[in-house]
Amino acid sequence: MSNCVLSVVLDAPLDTTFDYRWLAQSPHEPVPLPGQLVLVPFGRRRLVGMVVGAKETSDIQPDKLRAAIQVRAQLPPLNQQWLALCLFAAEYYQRPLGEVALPCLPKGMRTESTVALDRALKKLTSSDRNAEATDRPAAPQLNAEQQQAVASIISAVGYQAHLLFGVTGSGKTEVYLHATERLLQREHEAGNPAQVLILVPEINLTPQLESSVKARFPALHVVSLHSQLAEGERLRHWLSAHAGQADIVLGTRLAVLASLPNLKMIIIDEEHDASYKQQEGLRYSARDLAVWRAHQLQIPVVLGSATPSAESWLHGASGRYQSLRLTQRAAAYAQLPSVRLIDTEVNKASDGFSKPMLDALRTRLEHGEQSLLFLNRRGYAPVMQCEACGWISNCRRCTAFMVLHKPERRLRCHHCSLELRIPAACPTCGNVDVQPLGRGTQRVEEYLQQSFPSARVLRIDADSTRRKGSAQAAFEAVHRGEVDILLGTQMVAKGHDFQRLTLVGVINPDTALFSQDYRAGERLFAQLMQVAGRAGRAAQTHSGAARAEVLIQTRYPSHPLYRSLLAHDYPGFANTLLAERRAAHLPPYAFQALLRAESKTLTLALAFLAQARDLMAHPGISMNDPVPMTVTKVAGIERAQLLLESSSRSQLQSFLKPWMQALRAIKTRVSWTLEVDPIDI
DNA sequence: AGCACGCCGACT
DNA sequence: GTCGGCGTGCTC
Repeated sequence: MSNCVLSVVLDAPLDTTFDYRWLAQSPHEPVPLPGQLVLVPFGRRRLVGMVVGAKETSDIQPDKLRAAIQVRAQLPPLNQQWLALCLFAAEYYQRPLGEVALPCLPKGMRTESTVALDRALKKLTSSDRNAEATDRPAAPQLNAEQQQAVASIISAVGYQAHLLFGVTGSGKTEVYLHATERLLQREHEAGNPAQVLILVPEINLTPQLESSVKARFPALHVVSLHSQLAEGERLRHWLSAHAGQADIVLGTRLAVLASLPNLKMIIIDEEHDASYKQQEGLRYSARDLAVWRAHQLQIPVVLGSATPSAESWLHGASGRYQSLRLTQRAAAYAQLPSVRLIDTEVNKASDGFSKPMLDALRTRLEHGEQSLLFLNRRGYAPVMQCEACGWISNCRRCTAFMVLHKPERRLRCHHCSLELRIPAACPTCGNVDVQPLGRGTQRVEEYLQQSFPSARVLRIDADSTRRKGSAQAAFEAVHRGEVDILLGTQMVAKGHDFQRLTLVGVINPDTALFSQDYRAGERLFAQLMQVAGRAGRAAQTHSGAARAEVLIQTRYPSHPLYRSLLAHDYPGFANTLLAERRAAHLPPYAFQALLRAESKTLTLALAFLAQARDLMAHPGISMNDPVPMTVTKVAGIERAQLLLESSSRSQLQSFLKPWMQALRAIKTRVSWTLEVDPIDI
């Protein structure tokens, strides 16, 4: 069969394979295998597709059948397990296989030119793959809990998910590193090639992990995979994983779809983190795919968190995941910070600050200690208002306010990026007294500079760190002690330990308590826990406090979330959360899918969703009414959604497939997408 | 998704 | 008279 027909998948929103004639160049040229890349003509374009099968004849009319141009034989085919992973993701998330399998390959593999690919392959084979084994840092001694966790992970046979629950500073990273070392060593001794995949939420926020992995395994090949790598580097790293050369792959969510032929263990750090959810294109959960992949390969997977997701907590409680706890802070010096609530009903806040908060800041300044203030709202003020006529700064293209950015002297819409100059007078009534309403990080920064003129105040948020590398530089300045008060959005909540930091202040967390989003509480708890963990683990304070202190301003000090936080009682919080979710038939006790529709008019979008709802019988599936999205209009496009729920994942899945087919057949001008397991609704 | 073809408004 | 708006149709 030297001449045959190849079935090829392409990166196009068409749920079919495409057939191409293939003619052997020589009698001995083998037929391309599934998983091989091939350049094919497609309409007027040439695309790189992936072979999924070969057959003798095609059902396509012979005059329509075209010939494949070139098989990328220099690249080893993607293996069966990898294809099966893509196929699972495609089916589960209701997307064509080609739309899953091809976008997760680096760009240089999908271009018509093979220059970048060939160059990367050449570098790969010529590079000295193992560095000289140098002196490794003396790995820290594990405490009993850590040892037990490592032993459990290593001794499991076949597939096992482990939920590693431990507060910041309890030494989860050491457990990851020891488990990795033991596993690689064991496989090496048995003569088996082995790879470990370590997933992290955002690589630039966890630079320590990358350097500590590299430092701990100097003789091994450690590569990173994330979207911010330069293209050539990403290609090389990907190929090194694909070739089995990389022993450890450290990456963000996209790394879960990397080709890892010798994968023997997966670790997911901060498994609750929302950035594991891809929010465009194929909207997958890297955490869920990692667990699936571990099960497919019959290998261990470790999910680590100080505040596990409701899903994982449930699995831990039911025994589906093995529960591993780290209750002690690993280092003797490290104590949990004390958390104190400031009741703003009693201690009224002006300019965002209550007296106890200001006093605490002042004390730290007097003792030369650092403070961190957390406010999850960037800009100067979320909205401007005319007090004379009531005009507010609505975005003309979105159902949202234009946010005041004072340093830039602009009103900016955070949804469509529309920018306007700050109006000198009210656009409706001409009143010159247009006021900022509410408070963002810029306004708090201004206030701090006025109130503490001698203090060095640094703001870190998406606006202050636009330039590449500027976030890194800002954090380094804090570490060097060049900052007295660090102020920021959630950007400051992750990753960094600030040794000289003895105060963490949370300015206004209450909005999340009464959010429409049922996950807001879970996220707030995780966020507060995380930001609290920034406080000096070395914390030799001179400011009178025996240890680092976390102050939270709230009007609802008796709210259960805060009570649990004060007691450092995540289990209590999580168990209450699960009870509420169960009663309300919400995830993880229910499985959801969301159909989103976009159109120039809301009526059209809603009508499409109503049509979709009534398209076919749906036993076991409850369909809500189509509703406009919270932010209904973005950049002039109206958006609505239809939520589907079922108590059975498989029932939902078996409904979605035929439903999607029927939806695709509808001739409509509405553009729509389906999301399985949505996280914000 | 691209990329074409195909019919109606303001301009070098 | 054209350049260009985006509606709709196709891709083995």
